Amino acid sequence: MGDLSFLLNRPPSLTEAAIVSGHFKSGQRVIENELSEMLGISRAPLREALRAPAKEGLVEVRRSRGAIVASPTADDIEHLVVFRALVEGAAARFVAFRRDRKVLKRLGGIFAAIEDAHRHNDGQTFLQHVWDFHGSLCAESQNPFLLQSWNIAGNLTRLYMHRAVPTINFEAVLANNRAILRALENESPAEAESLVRSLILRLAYQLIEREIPASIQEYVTRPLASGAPRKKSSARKA
Amino acid sequence: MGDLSFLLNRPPSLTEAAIVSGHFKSGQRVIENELSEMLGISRAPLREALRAPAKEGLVEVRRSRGAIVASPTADDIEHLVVFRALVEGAAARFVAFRRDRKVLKRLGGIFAAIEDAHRHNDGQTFLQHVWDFHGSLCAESQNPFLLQSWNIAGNLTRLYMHRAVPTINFEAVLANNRAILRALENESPAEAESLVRSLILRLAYQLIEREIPASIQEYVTRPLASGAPRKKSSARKA
DNA sequence: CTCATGTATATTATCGACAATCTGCCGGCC
DNA sequence: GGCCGGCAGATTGTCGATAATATACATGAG
Repeated sequence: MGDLSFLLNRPPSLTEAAIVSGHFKSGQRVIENELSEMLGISRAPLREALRAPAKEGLVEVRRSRGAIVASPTADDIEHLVVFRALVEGAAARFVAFRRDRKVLKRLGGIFAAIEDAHRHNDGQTFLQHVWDFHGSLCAESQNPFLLQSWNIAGNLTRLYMHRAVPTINFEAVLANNRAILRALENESPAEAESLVRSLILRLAYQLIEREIPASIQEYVTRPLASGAPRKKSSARKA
Repeated sequence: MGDLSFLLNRPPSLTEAAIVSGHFKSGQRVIENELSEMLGISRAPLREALRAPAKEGLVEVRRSRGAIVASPTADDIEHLVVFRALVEGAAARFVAFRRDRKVLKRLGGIFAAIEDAHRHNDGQTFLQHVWDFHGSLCAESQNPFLLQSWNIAGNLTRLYMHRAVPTINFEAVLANNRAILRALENESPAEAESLVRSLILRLAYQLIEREIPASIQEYVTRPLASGAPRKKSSARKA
């Protein structure tokens, strides 16, 4: 295996970066002895460093059998993106409500970078900046728990995407993100939340090649407090 | 220090239970040597076990200075309960949508236990069952990420509550939880979500003795996709 | 041929000892 | 008296070695 010295950046996370960045692939075994020798450190600190990704679900550890990099199923991804849509949608709502010029400027800058990458037809950087845009959205919500949750969910999602590189409609992603930015600038919290949710969910369900189930559809589009408890089974079409 | 053998229940979490249950108080120092000797285990496994609560923010570790049990500020709690209301609200929505008789029965059983504790004036068990009720709600959502997030947020909240034992209006809590259960039985996802959010937030802001800010008020009461987006909706099929 | 059983091997789990580092204190110096 | 540097103690960080345990394979009985 190649150069792994970048793993020594302790502060963010040791092996997480390697897993998320694709250096370790789904299903691959992670043997403590091998890794520790590669990195030139003892097993003790390595083990502790492995606990973080293990807790996030990035690797699964089994006694005396070695850890393996997780292989999220489509079901996992479904749970994951619902969660991510919830978190990121709320973040968008708070950002829109804050009406902070500086924040909008920062986000606008990232969006400009997205557009730029799109003009240059650079899919790699495009996705990179899109990711950054959504991460920044959560960071600007100023709620550390939203950001933390987003990071965990995002890491697992990226792990899945490394296996099945999806066919992404770049134009649609660009348009959707522009719409989100507009909603933030328009100071429309509800609209921003709604847009973020639908963008994430539509894209994700397309990725796993499933139809959006009724429960999720309802969760994306229905108002929060509708006050109309519909008992009839109209929503049970699947 | 007293009996700590219950800490040896590894599966759920080692020291977390001790912190959450109040055996370790906020600000208290946790010295690896002391704890490991108490438990009769070596420092290595203890250190690894400590990483979990550290990652969740229950303890703060400082190099060569020892770990201390976290002391969440009122600001922390504010971020925390907003997050928890979001997560638990979504869980309630999904449970309501599922229309599963068995699930409702289970939740109804827990609520009966709440009522029973209330009749016997047993505040301790009352709160215990209330907690269980809300945790079960998240578990029944069948989304592991909702449950995990709820646990993390809940642990930190309980840590705070151990310091400032609040004056809780038991009748109000009982009535609110009954309303939530009714909404679930009525198969009103939106209403269930709304009730859960407002219950959590109202109680929490009362606990930290603050007014609910406008951003949160909006987030609790406003519909998700207010029918009046200022600009035409640019969301389209991807 | 199939299945149970025992054995070798790979890998994690734990331990005790040592190194690195932070804190607080004490004494000397200005 | 106040400030600076060094010294001692406490505590975490790291290491190499050993114990525990699960897997895979070979072996033999039915």
